[in-house]
Amino acid sequence: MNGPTVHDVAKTAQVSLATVDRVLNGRGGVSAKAVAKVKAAVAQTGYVRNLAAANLSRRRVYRFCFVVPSGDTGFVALLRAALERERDKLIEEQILIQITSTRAFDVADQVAALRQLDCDAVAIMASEAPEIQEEVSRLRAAGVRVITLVADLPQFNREAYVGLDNVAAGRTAAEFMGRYVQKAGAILMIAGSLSARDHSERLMGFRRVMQERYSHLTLLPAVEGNDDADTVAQLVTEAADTQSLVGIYAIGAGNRGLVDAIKKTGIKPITIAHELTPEARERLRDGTIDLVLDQDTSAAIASAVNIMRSLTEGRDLPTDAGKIRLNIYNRENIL
Amino acid sequence: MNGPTVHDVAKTAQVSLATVDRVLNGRGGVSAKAVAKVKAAVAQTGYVRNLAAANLSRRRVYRFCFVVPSGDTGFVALLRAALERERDKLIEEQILIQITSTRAFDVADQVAALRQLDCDAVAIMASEAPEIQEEVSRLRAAGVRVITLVADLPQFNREAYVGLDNVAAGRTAAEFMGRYVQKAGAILMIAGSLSARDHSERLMGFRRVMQERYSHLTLLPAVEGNDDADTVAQLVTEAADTQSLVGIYAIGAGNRGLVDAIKKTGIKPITIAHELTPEARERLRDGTIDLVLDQDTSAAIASAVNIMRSLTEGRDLPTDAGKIRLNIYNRENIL
DNA sequence: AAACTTTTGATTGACGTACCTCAATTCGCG
DNA sequence: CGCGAATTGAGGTACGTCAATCAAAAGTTT
Repeated sequence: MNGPTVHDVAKTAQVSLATVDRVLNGRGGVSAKAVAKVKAAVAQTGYVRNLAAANLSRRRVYRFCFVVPSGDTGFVALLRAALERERDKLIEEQILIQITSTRAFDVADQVAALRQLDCDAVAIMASEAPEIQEEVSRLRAAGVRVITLVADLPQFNREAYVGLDNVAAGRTAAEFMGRYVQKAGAILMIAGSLSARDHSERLMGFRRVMQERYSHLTLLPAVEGNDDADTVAQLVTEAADTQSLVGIYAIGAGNRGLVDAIKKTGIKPITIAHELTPEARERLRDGTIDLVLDQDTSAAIASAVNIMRSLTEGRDLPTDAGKIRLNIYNRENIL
Repeated sequence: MNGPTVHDVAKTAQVSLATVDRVLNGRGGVSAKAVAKVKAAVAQTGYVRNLAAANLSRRRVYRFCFVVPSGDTGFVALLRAALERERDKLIEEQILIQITSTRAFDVADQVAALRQLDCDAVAIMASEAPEIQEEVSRLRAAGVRVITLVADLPQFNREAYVGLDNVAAGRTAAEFMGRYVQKAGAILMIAGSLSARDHSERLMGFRRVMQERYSHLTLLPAVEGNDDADTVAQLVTEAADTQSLVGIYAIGAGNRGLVDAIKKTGIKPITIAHELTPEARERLRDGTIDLVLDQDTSAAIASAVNIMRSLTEGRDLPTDAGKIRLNIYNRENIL
């Protein structure tokens, strides 16, 4: 009834269990002939390793860290919530997740967080600073596998990136913007920070498609909202006063300010925002926001854990590892 | 270094291992006091069951079947490919996936397929016929857990449905259609079969939103393409000849015919289709199709397997089990 | 042929849980 | 108190793999 075991393989290969083990686990010291016999027996019996038994036997405990900015609103809140949900599931599989909070944009704090890590692999969502880059190098030298999360840091020697293709996200947003906007006018792009790589990449993609295919719309210079509602409100109000605003592409947080300004000025631009926060969900429903582009935090975390496990086990990654799907929501498909 | 085990729980609870086991696995015959002691000890020690050890010990082998229509093109091809990919991964976890092909729309063949099943749970994608419903009842009576895949059959006593919310999918399509279409005119809706529940649900959702919010567009009566390219081409050509066609909502397969007809008649309607087949991908790229709504086959299968496992283990399902996300693709976010 | 190196076999003990049996103890109740 | 019933304890076996050890066998070199 049950599948074949190593014993069956040994029997059909007519070698000892020890030899089968040596072949299967690449321990070396086996003649080519024996290797061939074992491989043939594996193929013949259809042997597949029992993962549960393997995990149990090697009693490996994975210790993974996630270093993410603190903050209890918007996207990071979603991320942390998903992280805690995943953690509970993963304990059963002997995967221990440690979550470390850092103050956003506080490089010293982030460096400190990285320095006191004690784990097999880290997923970091951090600023792009030389001090952090240096700390990452130190970690890598100490044998810790490092991947970046949500915002890539390509020049760091991270081993993988888990998150959106942000250029593609920006391009997608632009395509929808071009299709949705019905009359000529100006498009406002609000980023959280122009120096944040993910935001600038989205901007780049957005801008490029608008120029390629929707050049009848005027692109206003991109502005920085600093993920702050008041700043965002101010920027939107200003733009609405001086321009005929037909579209807003809101990257990053601070959408509350956006919504307030739209209400106050009485304009009705096509609004595309990022991240399906509870706030954004509400605005989709009432029509203030037309589209939300979202990266699935659960999927990102699951992918990050998989990659960290592969890396710690020394396996190499599939080329598409870490690619996170871009989820698109309009008022009709908010789950 | 390692986490606490049942032995640790027994020690801190000051009961025997047997009692801990009885509590943890709900075998009954334990006093309330002992239960409390064990639970407290679990909480205190932070004990979490080692899944690998549990699986190994109970040496449970899950045998799940997928009954899906044959056909090497379009959506079912995607589904089968995903199924085979997943299968290889799942063998390691002692989950055996058997894939049974049936001729689409051939009820007798599907009944025969169901009759010769031998497994713990089945996921079926089948026609809505009383004979099949009866066969499902027989399976359920024999202790086989049955779920429906992609197309729900609510009146069957299936235990779960894995797939899209097709009404919401239709509504979403309509929302995009209303936004994309710039001038007044007629919208053509092509279903594969009007008697297929998934198709009719999508139609219903689509129609409703068009009437609610985009009533300036004329909805032509829905037509049946029978997933056949020639039929679809014929229908599109006819509509284009008699109407000012500004939009096409293509549910189901046969998009090759759709594309041919669009090219031949020289019209340029907004086209929204379902399922990201290689063909659809190509048409998104060249602009013939404007949007594709897709259900992620891998996600659906993973979800189905999870649900089948939960069911066979007698656990109850979370309320949102089986909900599959609707993926939306335009020319910029095809992966 | 002796002295080696390399390859193989046989065996053993974990890993942590599930599940079973049998005896011992406690409990409830008349 | 004594009876049966309910509860508890002690102990064992099995799951399949990993990771050793040590001795035996085969192969190679001088």
